[in-house]
Amino acid sequence: MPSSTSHSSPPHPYANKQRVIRGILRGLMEGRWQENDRLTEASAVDEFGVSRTPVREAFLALQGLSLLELRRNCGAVLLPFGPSELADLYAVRSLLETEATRMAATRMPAEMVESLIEQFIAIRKAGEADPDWKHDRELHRGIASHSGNRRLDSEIARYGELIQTMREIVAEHLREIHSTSTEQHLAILEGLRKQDPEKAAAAMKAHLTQASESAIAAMEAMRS
Amino acid sequence: MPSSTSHSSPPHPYANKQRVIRGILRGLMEGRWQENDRLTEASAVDEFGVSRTPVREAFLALQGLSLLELRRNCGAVLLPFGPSELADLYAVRSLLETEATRMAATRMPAEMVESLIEQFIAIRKAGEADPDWKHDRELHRGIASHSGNRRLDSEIARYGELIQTMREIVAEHLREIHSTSTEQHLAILEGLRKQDPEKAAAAMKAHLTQASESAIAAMEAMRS
DNA sequence: CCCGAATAGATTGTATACAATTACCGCATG
DNA sequence: CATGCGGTAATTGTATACAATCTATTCGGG
Repeated sequence: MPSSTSHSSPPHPYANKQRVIRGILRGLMEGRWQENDRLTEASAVDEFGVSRTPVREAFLALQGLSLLELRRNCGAVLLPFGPSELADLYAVRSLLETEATRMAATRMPAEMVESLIEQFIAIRKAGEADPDWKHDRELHRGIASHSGNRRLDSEIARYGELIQTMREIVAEHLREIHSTSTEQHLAILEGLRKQDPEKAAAAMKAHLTQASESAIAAMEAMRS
Repeated sequence: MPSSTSHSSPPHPYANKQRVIRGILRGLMEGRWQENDRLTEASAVDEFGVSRTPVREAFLALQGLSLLELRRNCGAVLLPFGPSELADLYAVRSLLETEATRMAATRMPAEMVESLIEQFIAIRKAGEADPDWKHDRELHRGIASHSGNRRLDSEIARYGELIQTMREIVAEHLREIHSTSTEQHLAILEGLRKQDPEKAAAAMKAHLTQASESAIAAMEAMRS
């Protein structure tokens, strides 16, 4: 098995595009660029050692996430992405997921809620680990997918993927695992079990408020 | 001056990519494809008479909008986009813009509100035309950009661009202009002038509810 | 007749080439 | 000194070529 690169050797689909996306996202999180700094396609080609095609697609993807702004013949303007912008991001995420939770409270199958509760109990008994955020992801994914609004679901998934990538980048810097306190998940699950939209939604909102603070702290730790 | 193509001859930036995006979006709105129909890059190249690069970028952009799903070596799966999905889309838009209105109510400069009110009065006096949705766009844009959350603003802009493109496609089919009843704009503006977040937000929500019904009706008229 | 493996074709991911457009820099001129 | 103008080089939009991967069909065996 040839280990072509350092850590992402298996030839995944979109491997080169993903490398560029993650590299730029990492730079943004590190605060590598100043306001109005520009990054040209050619310089990204040089830096990441790939051709222009994946660079271009990465630029477009990042533009779609409002992380940079493409200007014709001027290069990509890197938008600021510090703690303040992270707070904004989590505020939008909270808006979307809180509403999804409200909608899912009366739509989610009881068996799925029970399954998530069992999973939660197992994790807590094992010593509250969840280093890969597996339970967290399944909870958020399960709620969004049962909101009854596919577009709301896809928007939440969009943010979930971005946040997951950011978590992985943070994990490369901070070797210590900093998973969420899963206790808040239980409050959400109780609201879902009772089919109480407002209780579940409030619990989700509180959960995401703490998640936002945690993420901001992680970014600041990363930047120090 | 060589008129290269039929109707969009001026060499705009991203002209080819935009042509593909609009062509596919039009097809989706017309209900041209069945569930799980697939569209390959090569067939799009043939249909739109452009190379693979703009086709690819259009596909990626549409995937980012959750209008199709890319599968490796399988072609793009066209997702359903009928009245139901349009309602979902407007529900998400309403969620975003209602919150933005709530936030902007205490942040928007009074002079901007006054300016929009004057614009509104001028339009109403002239016979409630606004065929290009200019006032509508400026109102929504002004509110979102003063929400105090740049990411919320950019998400709203994302939906605004999609909806604007859809309006233009509808306009190509239905020659009769069907602009919104601008009366609801006044209720929003009054809420903003009083810096009353809940009133402004409620008015925005009502406005978007009607806009949703109007858009669904337009789509059904287009499909008939 | 049903099922699995091999092969051929199709499809995408990536690399590169070309052309149109534009930003940047220097200079002339009012 | 400000300002408009030209030319050059950089940058992007688009087209095309190549290779890896996957799908589907076909052929052989049970």
